[in-house]
Amino acid sequence: MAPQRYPFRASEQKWQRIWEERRCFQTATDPARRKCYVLEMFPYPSGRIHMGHVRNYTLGDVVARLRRRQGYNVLHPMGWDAFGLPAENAALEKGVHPKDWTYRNIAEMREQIRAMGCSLDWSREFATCDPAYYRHEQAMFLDFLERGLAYRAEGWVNWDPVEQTVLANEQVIDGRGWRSGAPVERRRMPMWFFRTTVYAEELLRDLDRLERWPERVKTMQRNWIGRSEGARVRFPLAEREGEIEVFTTRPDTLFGAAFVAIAADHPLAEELARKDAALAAFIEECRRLGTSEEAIEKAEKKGYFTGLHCRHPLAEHGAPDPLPLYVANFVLMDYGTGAIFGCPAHDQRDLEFARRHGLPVRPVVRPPEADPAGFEIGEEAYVGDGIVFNSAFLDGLRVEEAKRRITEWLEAHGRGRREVTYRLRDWGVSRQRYWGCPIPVIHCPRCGIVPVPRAQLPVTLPYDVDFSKPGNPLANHPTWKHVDCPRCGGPAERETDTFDTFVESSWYFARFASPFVEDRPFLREDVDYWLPVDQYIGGIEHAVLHLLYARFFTKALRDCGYLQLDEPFAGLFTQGMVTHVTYRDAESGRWLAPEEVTRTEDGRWVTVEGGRPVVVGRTEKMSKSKKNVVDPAHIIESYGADTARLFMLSDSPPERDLEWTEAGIDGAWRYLNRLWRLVQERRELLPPPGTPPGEPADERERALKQAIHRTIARVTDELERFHFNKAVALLREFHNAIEDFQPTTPNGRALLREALETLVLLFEPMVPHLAEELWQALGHERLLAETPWPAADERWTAVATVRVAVQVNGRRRGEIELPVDAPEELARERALAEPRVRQHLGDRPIRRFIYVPGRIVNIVV
RNA sequence: GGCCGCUUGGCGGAAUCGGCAGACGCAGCGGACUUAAAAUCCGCGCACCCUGCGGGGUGGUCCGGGUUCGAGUCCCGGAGCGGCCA
Repeated sequence: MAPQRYPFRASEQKWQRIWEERRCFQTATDPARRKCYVLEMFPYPSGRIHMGHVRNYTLGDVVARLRRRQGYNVLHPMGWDAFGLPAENAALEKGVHPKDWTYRNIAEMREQIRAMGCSLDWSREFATCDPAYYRHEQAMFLDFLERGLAYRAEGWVNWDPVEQTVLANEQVIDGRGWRSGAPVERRRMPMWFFRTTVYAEELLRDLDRLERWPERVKTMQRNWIGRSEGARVRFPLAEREGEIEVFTTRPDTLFGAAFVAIAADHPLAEELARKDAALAAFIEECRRLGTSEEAIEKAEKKGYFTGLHCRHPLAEHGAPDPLPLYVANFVLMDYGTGAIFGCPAHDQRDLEFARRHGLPVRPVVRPPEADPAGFEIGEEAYVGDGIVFNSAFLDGLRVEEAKRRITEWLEAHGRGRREVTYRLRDWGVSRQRYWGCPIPVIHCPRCGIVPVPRAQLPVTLPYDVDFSKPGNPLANHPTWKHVDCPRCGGPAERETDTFDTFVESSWYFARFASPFVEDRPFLREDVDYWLPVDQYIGGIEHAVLHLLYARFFTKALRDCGYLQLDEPFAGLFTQGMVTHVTYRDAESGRWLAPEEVTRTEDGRWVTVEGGRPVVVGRTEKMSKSKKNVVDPAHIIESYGADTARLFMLSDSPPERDLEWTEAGIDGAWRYLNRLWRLVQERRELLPPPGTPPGEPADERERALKQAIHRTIARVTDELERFHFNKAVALLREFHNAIEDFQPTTPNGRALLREALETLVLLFEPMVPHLAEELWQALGHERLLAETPWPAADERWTAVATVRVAVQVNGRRRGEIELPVDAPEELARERALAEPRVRQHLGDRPIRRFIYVPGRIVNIVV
């Protein structure tokens, strides 16, 4: 017989064609059927898929195929997150138009994704850069504007003075523009914002209802929202009119105040700077520091004394008064009120500041066990719980109680009030870029900001743009922005900012439910049926921004009457990264790609060309800079999609990082051939399809029968719990059992058929092409993709007898066979009958006899 | 610095409720087939000790303690790694 290998190329093409011709995976709204919406985070069309995509879509496809065969009406779509900066970079670097570049990439990536054989409904595909998509986004924006959910205000941006453009945070490297290398300036300019903060409380509270979300993603979102309870306290200025409003989470330490500090951007600081050149210089310095909290934390705590003082609101009760007023680099304008009071004894930052400026350190909270007289603050501020002292009417109270009492006092005396603040800020959605969704407003010198009338939507991007000049091509366009004001008819200008691309990805999941309707973003009957997404799958890197924005958007759309939905994603799964070892040339230190290195016979790594020694480095996330990438298209070309899919699912639990190895892909490929041969070699033996085996004739048949049904039960369970690696292991175990089974009777052969069919039925979500091929080889005409998922027969999954280990003093000394529900007397009798157990017992008396039915016997002597 | 998570053979991992640690693989070793290689198939596979070669014993899940008849699993302390917030 000729060597038998699975002809994967022909097979995969054949089945992909058949699935497509039969429209197996196209879906329609059908309220009579239970639905399941499976969604992978849609890709940015960079031009080629990477291993992260392959992992993502494989995981999603397993769920989609399983649910479909379990009888759900499954929505499993694919589309393109098609706006974004790389397209503009391509325009600059290669002279290709962003639109052409994007659509070309989509065409290429679509073919690569198709080659994976996923059960996708391609009829619903769309790209977010299509006006047919973004016109609805513009309408949503107008609704947000009407409801006050969108507004225009000044915001800080990273400005590249050479490129004349705004940079994203990730484009600022060590304080310099990534392309120009020029030092980045912080600039204040008018921008559009979405009022995410009005939903801060709801976004926080609803996290508790997301039961099928990973706990750590919820924790990250809670941290990001950063709710803190405290008080707003008013400190009157001593030398002039006015007051400073301070937000604090520690009003209990008010009696320990040593100074008041305001942010560099605080209105008072800016006012004072107009008459004080040194202060102006200091403010400038603060701005260069950047806005990130990390930068502020690491920087030296600096302050500038304004010469002014504040009156302490508790001066009449003996609090330190007056307090010097500083401008400080560690106070942020957009958190709280942009002003703090400093309590050096109980805040490390304030302590460092106080030591530097020679301010008093007055402790007002001491640990419960500390002696009030001897308690002093050294290098470390005391931030723990304790007893309040040195604080007039708060003396003797615990911190929590003191907070409550002082807040009541402040409110009663009109000097402050209880307040909850959030770290979450409003979402700045303006980008000074071409390749994004235009923001549909017009600036009129007479009428101000005028929304584009809905009948004139969409505001489309002009195609003829010039990327050779610095700045936003939309703003530079000769005619595009010049329009008549819709209100007064006079000359006016279009808004040239476009949306942050996170806006498109904030509602695409809803459009997939209803992609065919044109005059509305979606039909209510479609979104009411399909939403929320039952299983959303993607990378942990989107744990905060994308997922938070999409949650915000859903609530905003709900309040604008678009949907009846609080949360977009009922279930979330975050997959691990795909990693690979790194290689470097030992001499030059240059990174080497996997195909540039090879292994010698004695196991050393050398370069393919020149045989120079290679250093094998850490295993890291695949990245171009480290050159440790493997192109999935090549893998699918040489091993087939099923091999890639099986490798993605074997061994590593999907939430953990997966190390890509050549050996691993070989192993997956070898296994597919084993599976193929298993069926091919036994095919001739089998009775025709639909021949049910009779009762098992002997122990071997009974064991196989049980293996069949236990495997069905356990694999189903593991797949539903996202334990794909365990499902694969169970199937391989089952495979081994089938291989060992040699049928000698017609009944045995019918049983063998049942076993092989079960194996193929259960493998289909993971390796769909091979499974279809084998299903056909087993004589079936119906598509496996349309064949119901098998059900386990409880008769065979039930365990009648079980082997139970017998321990003596916690050490395993024997094993006995018992009915699962055997009474203790029987267990005792059998256990004591075991020779090795008797030997270890000796003639010592039994102190305790522990019997856990079905589990263990432990005899303590 | 704070919070959270993780740590099991050479490697990835399994052990669902506190009950036989190492399922299933990868790499490796030995053998069969072959002129040879690849492919394939069979066998071995935590460490140490004993052995009459059937097997038996001891230790072992990052380290140290605890709870328990019994701990990879629970509790306390520590180390290392990772993540998020700083």
